[in-house]
Amino acid sequence: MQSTVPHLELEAFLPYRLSVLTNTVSNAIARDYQQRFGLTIPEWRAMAVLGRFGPASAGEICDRTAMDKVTVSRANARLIARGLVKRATDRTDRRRAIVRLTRKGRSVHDRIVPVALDHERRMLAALNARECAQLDCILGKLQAGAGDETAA
Amino acid sequence: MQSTVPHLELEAFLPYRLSVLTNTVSNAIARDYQQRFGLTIPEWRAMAVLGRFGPASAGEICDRTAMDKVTVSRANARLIARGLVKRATDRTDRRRAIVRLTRKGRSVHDRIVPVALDHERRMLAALNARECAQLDCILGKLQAGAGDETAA
DNA sequence: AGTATTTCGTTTCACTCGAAACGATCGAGG
DNA sequence: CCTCGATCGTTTCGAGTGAAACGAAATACT
Repeated sequence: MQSTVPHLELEAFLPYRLSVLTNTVSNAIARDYQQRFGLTIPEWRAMAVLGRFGPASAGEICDRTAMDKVTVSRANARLIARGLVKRATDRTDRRRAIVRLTRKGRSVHDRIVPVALDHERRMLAALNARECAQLDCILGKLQAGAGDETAA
Repeated sequence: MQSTVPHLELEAFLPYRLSVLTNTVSNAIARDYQQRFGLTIPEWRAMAVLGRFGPASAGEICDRTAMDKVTVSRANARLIARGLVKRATDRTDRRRAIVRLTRKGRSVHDRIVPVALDHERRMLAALNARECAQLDCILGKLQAGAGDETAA
């Protein structure tokens, strides 16, 4: 009898499933933000940070969004060009540029927040309360473990 | 008293957490496959399908991997150039090109499978058996729901 | 003070991605 | 037969990504 042919069941392979699910979700959200507000996900993430924590430097936005500094730099440039955000050089460190929402930016931000929460709500509608709690717990552990792997 | 300022807690927002986790995992795996085997993830996914189901057309690979046809086309082109798969025009439909692993491709495939499973194993090491089962169940429900959303 | 090193953010460059256009082939309907 | 529309897969093109190089400014070192 021939030895078993090794193979991988892609549709049961966790990294693959995660990737497919994330792409499905992210693409749907990105399309929505683009159509409704003309914003990309990096742009919206930057605005979300400014909306929650107030004025911040590009580096702080990087830290809080886990986005690359190049991505943040471009997101800020486009937000400035659209008048949603304004930049001011930091008085105490002229390398830094502190960025803050304009009134217009704040208004857009406030309109997006419920849209974002609604996406999340619709997504979680597939789960009951216990499963939501389990997912929260499991994602935390996976991310913690994944972070360690990268470092090691 | 001022009305509450709306804001979104990015680090608790499910689509964001999924995206960060997936990027962490996918980037780590992609780097590993690239260094060890010179393969991208699309290339490896195509090989995984051929290794499991045998010869297939590009369209079948698309269906089984949830990848775009452009991505599959390019993956196949590179696999052919490297001699890991070979292409033959389908006798009954000359639009189709049936693709199969070469002996060399099979050998590479068989070496990657345990590497892939090991990535998954290390990832799941952060969870206990019950959590693994919960995750499996939850991912299935989320993907099913996400698929519906897209269609609707 | 004066030079070297580090840090902040932008720009450049090479790469990936997928929508749309495309050529080739097949099947259906005159 | 012979169009016409559909399907298979490739190519093109515009947009996004991140590593690396970069200029400017701050900090460390002598």
